[in-house]
Amino acid sequence: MLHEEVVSRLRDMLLEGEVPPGARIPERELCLKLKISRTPLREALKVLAAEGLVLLLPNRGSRAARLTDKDVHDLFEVCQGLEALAGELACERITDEQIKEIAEAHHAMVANYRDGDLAQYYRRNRQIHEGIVAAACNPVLSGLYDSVTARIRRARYLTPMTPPRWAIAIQEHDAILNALQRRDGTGLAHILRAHLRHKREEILKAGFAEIDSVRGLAAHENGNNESAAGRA
Amino acid sequence: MLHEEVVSRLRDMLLEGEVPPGARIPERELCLKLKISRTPLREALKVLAAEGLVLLLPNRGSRAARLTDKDVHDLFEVCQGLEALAGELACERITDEQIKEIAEAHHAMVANYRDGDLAQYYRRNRQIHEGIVAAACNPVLSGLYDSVTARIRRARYLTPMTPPRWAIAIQEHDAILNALQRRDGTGLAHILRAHLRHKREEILKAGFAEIDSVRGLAAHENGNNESAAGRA
DNA sequence: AATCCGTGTTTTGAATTCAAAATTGTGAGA
DNA sequence: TCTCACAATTTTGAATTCAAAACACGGATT
Repeated sequence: MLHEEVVSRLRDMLLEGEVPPGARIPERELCLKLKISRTPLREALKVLAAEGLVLLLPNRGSRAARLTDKDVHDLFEVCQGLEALAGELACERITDEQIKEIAEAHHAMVANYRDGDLAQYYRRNRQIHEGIVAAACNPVLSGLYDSVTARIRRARYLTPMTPPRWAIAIQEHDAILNALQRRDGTGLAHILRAHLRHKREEILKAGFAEIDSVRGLAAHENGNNESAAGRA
Repeated sequence: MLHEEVVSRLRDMLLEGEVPPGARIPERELCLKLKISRTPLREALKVLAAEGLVLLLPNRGSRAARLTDKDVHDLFEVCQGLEALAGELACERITDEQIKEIAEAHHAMVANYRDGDLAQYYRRNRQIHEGIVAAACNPVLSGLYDSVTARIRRARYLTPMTPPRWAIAIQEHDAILNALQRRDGTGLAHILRAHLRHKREEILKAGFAEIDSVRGLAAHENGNNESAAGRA
């Protein structure tokens, strides 16, 4: 297995909550599961620590990072800036073909909304946001966006949405698609920022950090990874 | 030596050009110089590779990253976005004390300009930009800013400035301080963006990437790290 | 009963070792 | 002379090993 593979495999495990937030990272177990020795595993952990997904405690191992409310706040703030920038650039650079793809994802997402299919809705939603970033044609931006969104992914997609919030999100996405089709960079930047600001407010109001934190603690205290999350 | 120390020591060496862009990274040498074994060195290299400062070639070692014009373009584009965001946030959160500090750095910088002291000028300049980012009170933003500015540091501070450009830069910095003192976030964001856009144009016009690339190649081809840079 | 102390165990961090891959150097043949 | 092939050497990537640090458990002491 290649270094980058180990990193992304491990990153996925963290994002999936296979190792819950705050839980100690079981080096030994992971070595067996990934069939690698400690050396490449630890290399990957250092990389993930630099990304902010893992907490490195000198001489006492590493833990899956846990987000505080402040972290969520700050990450969303930066995410707003990155998506706003992406929106502006996308309007300058996006092809008609790419707009068509995003429009299709948008309509599919609206259908998911009508069906009340949250999982599919989130999938399409993510596809749209990522499409806009990709259309900015800036790999540096894409990279930072990936790393920031990775850290808030759990907050973003695990927090349940209230029906009124969902309705508003749909309206906002209408405006997003509209601005994109008009190639109104400034307008798109503004609506994206507002959209994410609202999402953030929703998440912080729901007390995500506390929920996630408790889940992590529970899993930690009885040394159980899989089932504790459900039990907590 | 702690892991983070190795990373930042190594990062400094790359930024200083001690290992020139494009040059092979001499694992053995660095182990001796830092008095560590290959394991922690390689851990640091993977982290720096994730940061974009090091290029990892499977089975053929690692090289100091070399920036293309496109890289410089993209990095500055993102940097514009980050500083613009920082400027907006700073205007909401900065204390009078912090403004005073930045104002002092500004005036010192203007004095450096009058003296024609480019090195000191750049030092103050950086202090101002970093001060604005710090005033945004967002560690996530600071982190991304650090990593992006690290990658373009050589381009930013090694490219010589033409006298007219320098004069304009001073004007722009007047406007920056002014917006900050008025706590005009939107205005500050705009002027910062323009300021960095101009800087980028200057650098790309000067053909930084080619210059840096040649320097790296020369150092690579005769296996010499230190003296080649000066000789090229 | 609660706390402190000491011993044995586990875990961590880093050096070393080892196999595989790439690179270099040399000589044979065109 | 130039090119190709092949052996020797070096370098890489990862497993193993080893010392030091943290941890866990038990017994002694107050």
